[in-house]
Amino acid sequence: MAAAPDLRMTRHRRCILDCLRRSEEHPTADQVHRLLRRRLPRTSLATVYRNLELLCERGLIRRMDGPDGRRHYDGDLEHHYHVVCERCGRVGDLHVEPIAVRDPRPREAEGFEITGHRLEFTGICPQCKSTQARRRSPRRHSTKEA
Amino acid sequence: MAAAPDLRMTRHRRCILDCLRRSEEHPTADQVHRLLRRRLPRTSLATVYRNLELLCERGLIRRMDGPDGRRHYDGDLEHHYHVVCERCGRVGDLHVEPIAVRDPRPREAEGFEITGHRLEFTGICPQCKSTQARRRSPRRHSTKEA
DNA sequence: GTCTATGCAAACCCTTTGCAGCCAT
DNA sequence: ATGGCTGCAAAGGGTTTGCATAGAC
Repeated sequence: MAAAPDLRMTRHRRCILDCLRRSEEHPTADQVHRLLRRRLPRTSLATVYRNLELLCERGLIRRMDGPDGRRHYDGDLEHHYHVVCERCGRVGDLHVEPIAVRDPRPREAEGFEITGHRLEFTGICPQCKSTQARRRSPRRHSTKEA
Repeated sequence: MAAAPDLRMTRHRRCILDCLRRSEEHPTADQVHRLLRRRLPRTSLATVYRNLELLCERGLIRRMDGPDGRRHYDGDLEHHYHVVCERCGRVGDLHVEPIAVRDPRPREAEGFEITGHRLEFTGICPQCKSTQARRRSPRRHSTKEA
């Protein structure tokens, strides 16, 4: 795969990319760390963070800020939307056609220069639908159940 | 104003609501804290957090998770969109007509039950446009310049 | 008077950073 | 060999919590 200038394709790097690409979830740094350790047991969390950041900068993965205050990472670069579970925070992909959104006109923009928009959906994930799981705190606490 | 059941309208509470309603910005807990202290100097940050959370639950204010990893609060309950400055993270309001968004159909939703969506705009705020401010780290670090 | 709200400080959690040694090129 | 990578541990920054006291009802 196309390595960017002065970005060595180390085992960790390759492995992180691999994890993200084959993952259906949108793992947090911590989850990537756990996955990575199955193959490279001595990997430190700092390495994971550093690599995720680098891969983002190079445009090899995408980052999203979840409402739970943690960042999630996505190895799928094709256009798609995200749907976030209101109960557990799980993130799903929606591969649908781009949805047209009319950006506000300059005179509506309160002095801002509009450059784009972010659209994401909210919903209830399959797991929560079936388990009738109790609502969980919107931020932090208990990642155990994931 | 309509107080919710078992929610005492303390001075702090009233004052926080007032700050948020008259603020054009979308302050973080820390910023609310600073504002509050002008009137109630011994207010602790914990109190601010607890009240912001309560007021959100009661639907008296709105919360938004900024890309900087901090939560912003909004006292304006009327329909409006937000525009986030790509450079400094400042949040502006866009009081425009609701924009139609076609939600994905169930069969496109990957098992999720779609309940709604969030649409927000990105842009460059007036201050950053004029000052040509250097891009700042997308998360954390240096609130000083605000 | 009762029961919630507050202040203070410590705990928590996610993320970043400093540094000495390792490894891809 | 060399300059970027890694592990480890500690620091940072936002948010939450425990507990004794103050305050709303």
